[in-house]
Amino acid sequence: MRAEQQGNCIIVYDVKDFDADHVFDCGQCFRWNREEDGSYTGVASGRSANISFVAGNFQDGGTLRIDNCTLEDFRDFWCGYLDLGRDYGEIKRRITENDSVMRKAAEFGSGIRLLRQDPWETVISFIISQNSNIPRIKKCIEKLCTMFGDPAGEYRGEMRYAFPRPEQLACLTRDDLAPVKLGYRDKYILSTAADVARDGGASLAAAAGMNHDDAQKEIRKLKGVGPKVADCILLFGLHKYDSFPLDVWMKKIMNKLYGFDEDDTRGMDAYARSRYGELSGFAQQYLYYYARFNL
DNA sequence: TCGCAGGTGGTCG
DNA sequence: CGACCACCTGCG
Repeated sequence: MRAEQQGNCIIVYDVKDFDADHVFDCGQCFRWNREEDGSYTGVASGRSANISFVAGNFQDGGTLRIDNCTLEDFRDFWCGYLDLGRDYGEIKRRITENDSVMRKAAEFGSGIRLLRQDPWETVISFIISQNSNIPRIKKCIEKLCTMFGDPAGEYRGEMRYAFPRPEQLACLTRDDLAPVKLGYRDKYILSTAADVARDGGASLAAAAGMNHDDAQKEIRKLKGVGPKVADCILLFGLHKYDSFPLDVWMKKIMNKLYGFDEDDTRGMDAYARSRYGELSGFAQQYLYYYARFNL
């Protein structure tokens, strides 16, 4: 992998297993929007950018273009955020071994990568996601950022905003949040923001160092965080790859492809975590993406 | 109009 | 501990 600066953007060569649609539209993130040219524009950790990928040959992968980015930004942040240091080919080899179903799913979503997102942002984002749908979730989050987040500069003619910090939400009232249209989730957001602001994110950081079950138990102390949201936070925000979030789509696809009863989440979780272990999260993403486009 | 959408908290047996 | 069910809001 080789990166070089060209004007206001970074070109990364020889990037393998990357497909912008797979990465930004596989349900893990909510602040990236597809442009007409197939690139994605978004904000992560207060940095706005436009990301596009041009597939090259099979051996060397392709070329990744990150606009509005310096070499320093790339090294300090985007390289890690986009998880470019990980060999997804090896991951796919391991989870598809003797598993024709997984092979099919991994082939379908072959360019998926797990973004290394901010813990706090994933906590709030996935609390908002409960019992809702993606367009609405994205609207809520964007509104939350424009109303309460710090301005993060103008990009492509639009002012961009960082995700609000815990203390920026903890001081609000339900009336303040009303324009965001969070519905009944507003009280969960306020309670969770107060908790995280109080300990400065220490409990989140602590959870990152625990085993899966203890970490889940810790995260679930937050209001509005049940088993599904907790696993999303663990996987997407705390980068605990042995998590296997089970939402309605996963339940459907696990039923269809592996024959589990749709309400047997215990069984599915036990199966996935024993079979895929530290790679459960990757397996989940391939299956989820496959389900979204094949059910 | 009404059910449903990336679930969860509260309540009850 | 497991099985219900109400819940904000927007959309078809």
